[in-house]
Amino acid sequence: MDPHATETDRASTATRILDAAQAQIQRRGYNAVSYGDLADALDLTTAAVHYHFSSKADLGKALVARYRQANADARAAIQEEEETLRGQLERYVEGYVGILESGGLCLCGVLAADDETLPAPVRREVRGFFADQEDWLAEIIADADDAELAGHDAPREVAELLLATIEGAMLTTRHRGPDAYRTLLRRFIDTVAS
Amino acid sequence: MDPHATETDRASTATRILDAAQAQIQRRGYNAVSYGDLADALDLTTAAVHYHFSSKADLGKALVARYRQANADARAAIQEEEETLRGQLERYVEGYVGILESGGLCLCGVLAADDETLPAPVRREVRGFFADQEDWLAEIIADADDAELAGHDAPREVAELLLATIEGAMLTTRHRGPDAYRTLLRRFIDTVAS
DNA sequence: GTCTATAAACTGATAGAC
DNA sequence: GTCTATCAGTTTATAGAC
Repeated sequence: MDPHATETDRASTATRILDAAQAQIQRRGYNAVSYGDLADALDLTTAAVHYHFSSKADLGKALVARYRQANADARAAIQEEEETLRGQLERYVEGYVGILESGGLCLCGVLAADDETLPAPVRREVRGFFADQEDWLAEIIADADDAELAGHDAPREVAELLLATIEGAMLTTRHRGPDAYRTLLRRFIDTVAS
Repeated sequence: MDPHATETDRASTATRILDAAQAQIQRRGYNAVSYGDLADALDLTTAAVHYHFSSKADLGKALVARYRQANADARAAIQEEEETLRGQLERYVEGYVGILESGGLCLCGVLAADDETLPAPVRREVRGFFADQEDWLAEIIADADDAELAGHDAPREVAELLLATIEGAMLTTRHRGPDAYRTLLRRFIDTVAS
């Protein structure tokens, strides 16, 4: 690898296409982002984008799969490094703030709104993402010390409620900045963990 | 008016266009619904649709304004007919179930996901809708008997949290049917009203 | 109020040269 | 791996007849 290459140069074109697609879809929705938009953003032609992702279904599926994997890695790090349930939940919730700061929403929240227009493989990935979150949240809530739990007997329901709150808060507070989101989620966590 | 006209005949074309646009946008998102789609659904031409709504911004603005008004009427009826905070919240939450049953999301939830692509007048209406909900919810929570409240001192924050939960629960449970939504919201209300 | 006809731009996608 | 060139289909919108 060329040691003089810039950070941007080092990323493969396929990765740069995924980066641009993610940024634009999170801000504008799936159906408002075209091959032309991505080509323009990267100074390529639409044919070059098609070389890397032969169809939009292909691109969408690869995009959500990558998002899911990055998210799984982040969750693993949280579980390893945070000892208390409160610490884990706070870091998990904070993980979405960067998205809001760049003007977008959770990729899968946006795609869920476009659900009926998604190619089937993309829809499957989106549902898989939600299932991932609910499974993991239910697990860390169930595993928490009794002393830390605010009397919750149904980890799965609390997990689903937290995921819904995160996705909904991003939607309803996106025009007010990240602090509005933080305030809502802090209040939620207060009702779950001591 | 022709006394033999059917229910559908009686509705003006403008109203039928708004009905079709609302149904389709709630299922597919703003940018996946075209004049051609609406014309097809109503057996009209795109030119006829343009006669009633000269631009898509026009149509979108009229659509959200009507949605806001219908919602305001529903809230007024709830406030008049339900005596307890719990009764008011349960009926408010239940008001969104019909949307889920027809396969869609809250119109303004969908539009908020497409935020950056919306014509400015439409975006204003969408934010107005969210403000309407938060104002009203904060008011009924603040007005509730102390005996009924589960120790909440910040009506506004609880109102924002409820709205976020509703919008988010619709997004994350849409593929699981209305009962998944109901279960989540029941649990939320239990934490607010006795 | 609805139609036919049309425009100009954009969409996802392909063929073949370099 | 990227380009030029091109396709058929769609999108928002307008002009003018009925």
